[in-house]
Amino acid sequence: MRRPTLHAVAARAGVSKSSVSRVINGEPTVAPEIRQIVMAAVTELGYVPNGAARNLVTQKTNTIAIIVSDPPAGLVSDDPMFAMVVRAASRELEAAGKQVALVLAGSDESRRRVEQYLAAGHVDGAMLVSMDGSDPLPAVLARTGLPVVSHGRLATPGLMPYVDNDNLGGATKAVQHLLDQGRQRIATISGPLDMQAAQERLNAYRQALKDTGRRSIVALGDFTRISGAEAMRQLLDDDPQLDAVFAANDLMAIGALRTLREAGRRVPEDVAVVGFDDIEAALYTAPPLTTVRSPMGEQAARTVRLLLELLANGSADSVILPTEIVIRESA
Amino acid sequence: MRRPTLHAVAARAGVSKSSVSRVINGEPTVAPEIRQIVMAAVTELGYVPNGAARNLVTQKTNTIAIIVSDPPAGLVSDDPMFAMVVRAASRELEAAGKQVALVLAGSDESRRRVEQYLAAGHVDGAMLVSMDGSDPLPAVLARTGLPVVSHGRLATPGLMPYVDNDNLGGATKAVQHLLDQGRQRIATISGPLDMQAAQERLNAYRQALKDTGRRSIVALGDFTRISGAEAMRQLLDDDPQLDAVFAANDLMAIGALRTLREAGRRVPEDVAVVGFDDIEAALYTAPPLTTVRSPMGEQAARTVRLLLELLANGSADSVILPTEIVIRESA
DNA sequence: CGGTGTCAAGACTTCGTAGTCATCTGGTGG
DNA sequence: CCACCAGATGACTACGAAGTCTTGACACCG
Repeated sequence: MRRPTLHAVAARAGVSKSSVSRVINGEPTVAPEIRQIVMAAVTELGYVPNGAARNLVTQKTNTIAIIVSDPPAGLVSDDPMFAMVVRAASRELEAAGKQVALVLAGSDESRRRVEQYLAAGHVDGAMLVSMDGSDPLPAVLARTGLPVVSHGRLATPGLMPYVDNDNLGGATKAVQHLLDQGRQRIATISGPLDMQAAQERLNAYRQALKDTGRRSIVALGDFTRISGAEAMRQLLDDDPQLDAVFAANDLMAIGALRTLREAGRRVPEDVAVVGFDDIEAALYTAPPLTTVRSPMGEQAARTVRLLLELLANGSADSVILPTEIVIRESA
Repeated sequence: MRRPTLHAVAARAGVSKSSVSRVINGEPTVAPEIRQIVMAAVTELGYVPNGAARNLVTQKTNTIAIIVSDPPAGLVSDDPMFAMVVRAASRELEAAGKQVALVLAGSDESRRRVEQYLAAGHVDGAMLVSMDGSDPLPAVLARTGLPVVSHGRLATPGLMPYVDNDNLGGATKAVQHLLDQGRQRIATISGPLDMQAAQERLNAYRQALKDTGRRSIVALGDFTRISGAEAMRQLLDDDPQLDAVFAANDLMAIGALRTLREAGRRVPEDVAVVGFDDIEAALYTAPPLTTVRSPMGEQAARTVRLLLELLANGSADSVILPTEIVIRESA
């Protein structure tokens, strides 16, 4: 037994399909008693409008794609960023009555599928999350004419509106805090440089050190704990005298803490550590992590609102959210 | 200028719509030269089949819903479980050529929307993630006749196939490990008891202690770090002599470690700690966490495959994945 | 050489809904 | 009392693609 259709409801209620359609869509020009009868038939038959038919005729899907770049190797597997951003964005979308299509953009072949998927009209708009600079997807999507926004600034400017946090300001505050404490040899663990946020945080670090005539000590990570641990090892090799580290995100700071512990360095007495993001785990490290709070959840929600605005108005302005330093015990 | 349709391609190629359709869908009964001409027209016009129209006529959507219960307060915000499960499941679905609809089931009102959404035929099947025992959604969905599977066993048995890990065996191994070390007063921090996994882990703990004539010392958590920290505080109050704790998941173990540190207890010398799940963060605690590995990513992938099997065959058998203890330094 | 079987291509129908347009009803004003 | 109007209802078509059915062409066989 198949699902009832508009037609079945109309037959059951003894009215035309048009009237049923009007009742379903809440149009005011329908007599109360007809509405009554129709509603009765609807509940009786358990009628629910067919989504595909609706999408076809209205040319709308009421669905928004969240497109997350997915590293092939399965890196960053339990990424708190992913959880927070996807969750917050989904909530905001559901609150706006939109459905969510989650799209992982991994291999080249999957990217083609993404493109096809969006071109097929399955969604009304899309939100890009953490695209690296070398990714061609943003440019491709921008060209399709589909409303798209980005969570985080893109390497290529002007393609689409975005919401980002103040990476430059935040990283500057982090390094400044270390300077204020009188730290002399301040190293940094950078994120993957094809990501804009990593670039900006590194630039801020460099600039802040340059302003005080110090030299940069940089190790490269990829925003994972393990990479932070390895980078810290390398930094200790390079400069055993260092007395402070600014990690470009908290996960790498956590990795760095572990390496420091293993190397017998006390934090913060021997080496001060500052992270970035203020994920929940930063409260539970030993010692608790001094870090820069970037409101990831709010950033995601704002990105969604930006997209909704773009959908409604045809245009929307990018937003930069402020960051603040959270001082705990690690620095 | 609108997107081209099948009709437009047919006109451009000088053939009928049927032939274009055949080419698009890769039917073999089409002459090579016609295929050639059609493909040329397709690329020339940039034609992509309209999804809604396709869904309407085929009565398939090629889309699977991942339904995650979303705590109203925004608890478990950076939940590694969410990231791993959603990511792994999405990958597996994309590999199978399915699209992913992410659905957060929060408030009662949103649950009604979920029901409507599924009834509207937007998806071919659904995967439920971490539903608590009191949730009516699984029963509702099972009744709709939509193919549904569960990630994690449900409180009400028989509603749908599921994939779970061996909570009982894992928790037993964890407690046994503590017993083997000669620990005398072994407490536990339980998860929320309306979740099946929490129940099973608690039961295993109780049974294991009972077998050795010890009494249970239980504090209640909700699988978050903060609840683990609070529960640990309570346990220390209740029994300052305790020398071991089994936390029902790693996040709570991390919280417990922090409380123990603040209370001046050494781990593992004074108090041994064992967690559950073996999330990546367990490698980075001080000291590294002894825990029970539950293959969350694989569990998610298997759950997806279970659903695909259900879709294909009309039936599928539940699976229990083995767990193993991972001994590090905390116990 | 006519009939038949085969295979490809085109015409037509279907899916379930929304929107357009025509129709009908009852009421009102001239 | 009639014409007209507003408002509500019903008939009909578009949306875009897939599948069914039919037609047409060709070759092979008797």
